[in-house]
Amino acid sequence: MEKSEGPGPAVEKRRIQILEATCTVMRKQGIAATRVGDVAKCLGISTGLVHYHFDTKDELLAAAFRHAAEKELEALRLLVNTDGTPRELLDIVVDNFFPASDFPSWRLWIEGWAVALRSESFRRTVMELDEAWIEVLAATLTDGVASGDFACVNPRDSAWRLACLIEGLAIQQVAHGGVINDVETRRLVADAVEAEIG
Amino acid sequence: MEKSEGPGPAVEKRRIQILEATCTVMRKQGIAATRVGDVAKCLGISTGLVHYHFDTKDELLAAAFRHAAEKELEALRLLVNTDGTPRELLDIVVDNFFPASDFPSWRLWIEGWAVALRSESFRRTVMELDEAWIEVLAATLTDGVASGDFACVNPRDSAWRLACLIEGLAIQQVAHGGVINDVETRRLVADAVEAEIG
DNA sequence: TGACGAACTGACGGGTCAGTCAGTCAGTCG
DNA sequence: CGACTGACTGACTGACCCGTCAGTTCGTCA
Repeated sequence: MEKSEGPGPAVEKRRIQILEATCTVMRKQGIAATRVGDVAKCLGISTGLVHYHFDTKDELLAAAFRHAAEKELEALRLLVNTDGTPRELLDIVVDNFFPASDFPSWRLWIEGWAVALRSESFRRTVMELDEAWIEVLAATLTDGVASGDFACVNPRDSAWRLACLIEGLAIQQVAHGGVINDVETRRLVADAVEAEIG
Repeated sequence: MEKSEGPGPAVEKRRIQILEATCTVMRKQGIAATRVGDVAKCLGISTGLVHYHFDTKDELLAAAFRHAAEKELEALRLLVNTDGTPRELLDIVVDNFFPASDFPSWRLWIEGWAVALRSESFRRTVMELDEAWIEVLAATLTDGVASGDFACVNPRDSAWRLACLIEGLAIQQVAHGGVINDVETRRLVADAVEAEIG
């Protein structure tokens, strides 16, 4: 009897396989238009098997969204964990945040915010991950202030403002289909960054 | 034969009645969960009648969204068309933009952006209205610069930055269910406004 | 008065899709 | 070897909901 150690590695592997297939479908079709059948077809398995691992569709979608967001966040943390001047690190964070850097992810987030309005599990996930994201930016700014490179009055406030600005610009650019172009967006963000770090 | 003058006033009245009922339902249940049957029930009419005036559900939703947004925009324009110092007018615009001022509308917009990712008619509507909104802000800033009250380097850029900042904050506050509170949000916006017109 | 058409009804067809369930199959343990 | 279990299948059901359509009502015009 070695049951107490939870699900075996095979089961966990299958779960992750399903989560990543769900992400693929969500990116392609959008969260709202993702069907359990599409996920199953994507892996060549039955819909029954998807439900064997995830009780409801909502649970599946929320878990897949979290999975994708956590992977991205981890990648960002790795990028920031290198040596470099505060200015270089800040540029890395901002670039990674940036709409142009990964359109599909922004599309996912925009839909995520909308779903979060009605789904408790999505709300928690979106909230946690969004805050963690801003936290990375805040830490970068705080470090820069400590080392004397930046002159923010309040690094936390600056982080929130920059993050929200970029999110707003992402909407203008992604949802609207490019009213303002990439160059303009970059300039707006760059100016705001300069203004914040003085 | 006086057919060439388009639909009579009775038909137009009914159309608007249906549009406003649709807005009510969309605000309560969200765009994605709005059914034609709900709209009909809301007015005590049949679903057939809804389809008599609007061919498809998509057309109905897009028209209702546009109707709501145009009414709000018109209200803002009226507010701004009063006498007042540039500073007073700016405060009016920013206050009206503000998350706290009307939560249900922000919820509608957040969903609108998400729907716009997949629906061409929504994309156009959301884009037009969003731009018109920013245009009001830009005009206010430009007037202030002309009169010497504000010192924006580039009023248009400032308008975009402020608008996007507020949209981002709206998401944090509305979709996340109040991670950052109202006071904090107002302070962040106020600081940004000062920095822009400083 | 009677013909006509616009506004409107409500039942229904048809398609979609989440979740279920009886049953298969391979591997494991005693 | 035979009992048992856990992963998996695929057909099925029950609910939902959009859009249609035959038929009704009512005002208007000839």
